[in-house]
Amino acid sequence: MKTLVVILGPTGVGKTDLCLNLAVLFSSPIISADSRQMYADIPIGTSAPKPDELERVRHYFVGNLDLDRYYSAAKYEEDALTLTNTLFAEHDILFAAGGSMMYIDALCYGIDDLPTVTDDIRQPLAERYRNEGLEPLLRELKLLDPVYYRQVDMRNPKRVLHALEICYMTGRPYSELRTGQTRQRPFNILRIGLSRPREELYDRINRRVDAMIGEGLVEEARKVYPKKGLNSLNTVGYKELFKYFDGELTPDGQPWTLGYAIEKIKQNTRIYSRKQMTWFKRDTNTVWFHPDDTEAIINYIKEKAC
RNA sequence: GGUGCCAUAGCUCAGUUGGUAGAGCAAAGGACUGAAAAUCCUUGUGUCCCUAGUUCGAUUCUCGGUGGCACCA
Repeated sequence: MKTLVVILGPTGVGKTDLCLNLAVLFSSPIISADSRQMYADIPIGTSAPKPDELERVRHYFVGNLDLDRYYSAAKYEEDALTLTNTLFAEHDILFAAGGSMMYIDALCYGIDDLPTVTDDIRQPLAERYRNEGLEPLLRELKLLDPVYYRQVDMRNPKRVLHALEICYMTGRPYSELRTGQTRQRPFNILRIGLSRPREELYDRINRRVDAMIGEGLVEEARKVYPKKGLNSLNTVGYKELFKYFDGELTPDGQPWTLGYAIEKIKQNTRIYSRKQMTWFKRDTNTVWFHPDDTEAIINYIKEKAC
């Protein structure tokens, strides 16, 4: 039986290092599940695997997208599934590693079948939100999809807008298309969670941000700065540096300094890591390990997958 | 050394005409189905610097002390 070993956990916990060792040991390639490492031109700020690491083990979905390319969890599900199909012809075990919560769940459990929203639907709605605010759009959602209207987080513009987009796209209520069903995969899935005590994780995050700066994150951000409006760059590490470049004011009314931006990057990375843990903890199919506990992890994989 | 101002939540501060207090930021918890490193929600007990006094009652008023800042010497 074929097995997909999914290595997940918060940012900075040590997924890349561990997975590299496992991939070598089990002679498997690595399927990245990271929504930002997929983009080319931002390897430093996203802690993408280094060139020598990419050489040691074959990686997929790293640096393969242009920054202006639209991508999504659903697209990832499709692409990753196609890929596993091909790779399982030659491997019994495959490794997937990443921290993008929704991408991982899309790969493991699937995501509902919805059309990709086109610009001619998205733009006018986005503009109405900018001009009129959320209220009129909520009223509209109430008419078009009363069921989802009752469930939706009414203060979250993204949720409200997306529901309307789907209603207009399909001519049907969004709630009708939300089945929430889990898809069966033609392979076993072993979910391995990596975690560390919070202090340890925070310390690693803080030091990793300093290391990124040393590797040239500021220059990397400056190079992509002209494209700062793109979603791919609405990313921790870049958005803070853009504010520094723009001379944004702190709550004290002072312009952001580089040091302030670096502190903000650390802080937002820490917050992000907590958010990841909140999401990952919910899934009871995940077995958790400390990343240094390599032997236990290897034994667990051997026991379950070989 | 003198005079004035300040001392309240981890930080910056507001406030209580005397009835033990609240914002922003930080921090923590949570939600999450096609932009997800996104987007959104919830959570505020702290010797109100210390001592004494006035008072039924002081963080609030008074005296003194300590620390900080400013100005004058």
